[in-house]
Amino acid sequence: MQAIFGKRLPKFLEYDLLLHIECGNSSRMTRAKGLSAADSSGPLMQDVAREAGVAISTVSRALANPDRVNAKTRAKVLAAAKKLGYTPNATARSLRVGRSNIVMIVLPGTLAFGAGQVIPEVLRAIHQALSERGYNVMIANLDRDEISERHILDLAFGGTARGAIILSSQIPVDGSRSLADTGLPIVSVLLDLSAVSVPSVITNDRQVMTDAARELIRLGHERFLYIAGPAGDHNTARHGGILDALAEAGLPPENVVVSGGTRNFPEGFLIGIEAARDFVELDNKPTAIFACSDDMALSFMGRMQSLGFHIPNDISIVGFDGSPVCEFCNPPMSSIEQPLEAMGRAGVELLLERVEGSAPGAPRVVKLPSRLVMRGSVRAIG
Amino acid sequence: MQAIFGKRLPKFLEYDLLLHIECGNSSRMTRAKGLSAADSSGPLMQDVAREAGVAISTVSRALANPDRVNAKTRAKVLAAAKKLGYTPNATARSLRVGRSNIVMIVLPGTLAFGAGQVIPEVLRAIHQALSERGYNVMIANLDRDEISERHILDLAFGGTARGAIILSSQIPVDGSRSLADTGLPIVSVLLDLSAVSVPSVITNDRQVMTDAARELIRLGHERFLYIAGPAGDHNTARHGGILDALAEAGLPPENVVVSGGTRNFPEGFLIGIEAARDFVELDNKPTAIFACSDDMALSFMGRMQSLGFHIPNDISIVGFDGSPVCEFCNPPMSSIEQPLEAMGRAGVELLLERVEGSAPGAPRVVKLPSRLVMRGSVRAIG
DNA sequence: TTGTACGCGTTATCAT
DNA sequence: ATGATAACGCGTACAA
Repeated sequence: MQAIFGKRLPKFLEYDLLLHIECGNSSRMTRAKGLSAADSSGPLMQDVAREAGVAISTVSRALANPDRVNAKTRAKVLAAAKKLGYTPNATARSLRVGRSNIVMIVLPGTLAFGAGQVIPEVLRAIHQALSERGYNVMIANLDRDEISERHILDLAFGGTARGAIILSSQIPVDGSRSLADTGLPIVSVLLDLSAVSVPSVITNDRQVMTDAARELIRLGHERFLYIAGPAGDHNTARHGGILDALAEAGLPPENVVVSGGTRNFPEGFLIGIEAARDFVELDNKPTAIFACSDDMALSFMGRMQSLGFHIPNDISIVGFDGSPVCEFCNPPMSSIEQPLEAMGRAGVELLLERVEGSAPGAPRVVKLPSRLVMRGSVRAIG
Repeated sequence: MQAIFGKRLPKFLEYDLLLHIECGNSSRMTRAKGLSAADSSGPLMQDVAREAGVAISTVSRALANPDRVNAKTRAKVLAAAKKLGYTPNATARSLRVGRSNIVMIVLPGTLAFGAGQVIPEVLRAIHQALSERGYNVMIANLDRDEISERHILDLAFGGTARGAIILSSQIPVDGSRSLADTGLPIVSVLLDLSAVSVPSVITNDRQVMTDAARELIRLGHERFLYIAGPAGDHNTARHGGILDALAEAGLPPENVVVSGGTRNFPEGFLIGIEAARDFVELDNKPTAIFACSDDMALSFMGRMQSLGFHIPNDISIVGFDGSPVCEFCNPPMSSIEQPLEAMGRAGVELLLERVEGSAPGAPRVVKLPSRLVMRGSVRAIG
């Protein structure tokens, strides 16, 4: 059994497969009668044991350590389990073994906003990866208030969670308790938390922004507007990337003017509108715009178009995030696409290395490359 | 205590508040030593009991039933708990009381796609409502394959989940097991599953579509294109709503031509592109378009614009979902906005009525009103 | 009002 | 290879 799936498959997954693989039609349309449990819960190990005519401990072994019981006995047990429609009680198992198979995902206050799918997409990837490895996913802190933070810490300190993945958020704190103080394995995705010793999966914001700016410079652009998000790593890196490209091309840093910088990402559309207002008041107008998110880029474009500007003839625009809608705008919006799926999976890998205890000198920061997707919102000038 | 928060607050929430409210700086930066547990888990009830000089059962009572213990004793216990940084073990509690405080949310395969935020937004609302009521949220089935369905059913049959909310999905089935066969309280949100006895929270698709079509007819439109989603309730209702308005106005049903109808929602953008292709081949062109989702409406608009059509002068467009990006397109996209927040909260109410056992003749279907938001993509003709 | 003792469903240890 | 039994952390009769 183990040989088939390899040594690295968690116990509960084999367990699960054993119970349901090649499962014929067992009659479980209605709950079986005469079981040990008085209430409405399903059959127990004890019921399976009685049905199979073995001891309860043998049932446990047959399910969890199949190779440690006689093949014939194992068959009997599995048949009985199937017949009764037995499903193991994960709560009892967790209590007994001292650890759960629940991973907590800490989400930012606004799960989704604007046109981007960054958080939902990473969440999906994480869920899928964890699910394949036999873990369950609990979500927390969709709203960052006191009660939410307490919930998170209760989950962590109370032993409910086996590990935590933080998506684009700071470490939860409640009074004197901090998630960092738990022995709980933690990994951050999207935001670099390595400064506080949390392994992180991030993307190469600065580098890809340099690449993008370099490309626009190659196309003849020399003056830029950068629509900024909130102060922080992302903004610093993305803005810095443009500056790097300017320096590389021998252009002065003044050639990139900045709009925004105070509002947070969920207000991206508003930031774009405000940037449009800023733009029309500029004397020496930039020919190309970089935005810190697609929301900003899209609302900027919409507003400029309604003001009579033509995109890309008058202005070239590049967004950030790779939102699906970019491809279908008019003109299609160029954007920098993050490897969300890969980042999610990498986060899970990083976490499970720690959870399953085989993380010696593993890298503390995994940096995955984003890429510029050029579309109709950009044109060469000259 | 109870009087303050009202009778309806669940036990574990009071419990929680008791422990952390007005919580001064207790020294829990490093894990306390000399505790009963040998391993790395935190302090136990037994530790609190020893610290407070009372029996373990008194600690349990002081935390779960504060009014059933002497005020002085309670103070001692709470002080001890705070000092040690005690956090109750939810797993043990669940096992003991025979039910968990975990609600499972069954999500459709694609959590998010296109520009809409329907699922993420409902999920957020549900999470928040459940969190306030003291429940934790586990997510399942982001991808609808065999292994996911099995996970869901294990969660349900294994007693991990206390209830389930199904978002825009069918009831999970695995071999002979079905989620419907569990005693587990289930509620559906977005999709009407009342036909299979699952209480559902839906919106008035057909009615709001009639309202919208009536409005466009009032503006002078007489011929429509309906861009269809996959066959199913949503599509039937939304298409039907247009037909109702036509009949009401004495216009023949042929006045609405249909495009699409085979692809699923995640392919919305593609559907819109295909609809644009269909549109240009039509002889007697409609003047207004209704789409089954904003994705379809947006990509249709983008394609038509790139073909030289002017929106809204040549064609009026109305989407469905109320995606945030609609407001910031050029022109801004009219859309039918669903009450996602309210639907999420209603789903939680419906579920908790069942979970907490006070659901006698509660309505099996809650229908919440959507509303048409008119924007620049529509104009009057004449 | 407080303490004692048992049980929730499972796994692990120890005999056999 | 299998069976009896203790223990995981907590809640709750029941007794005091």
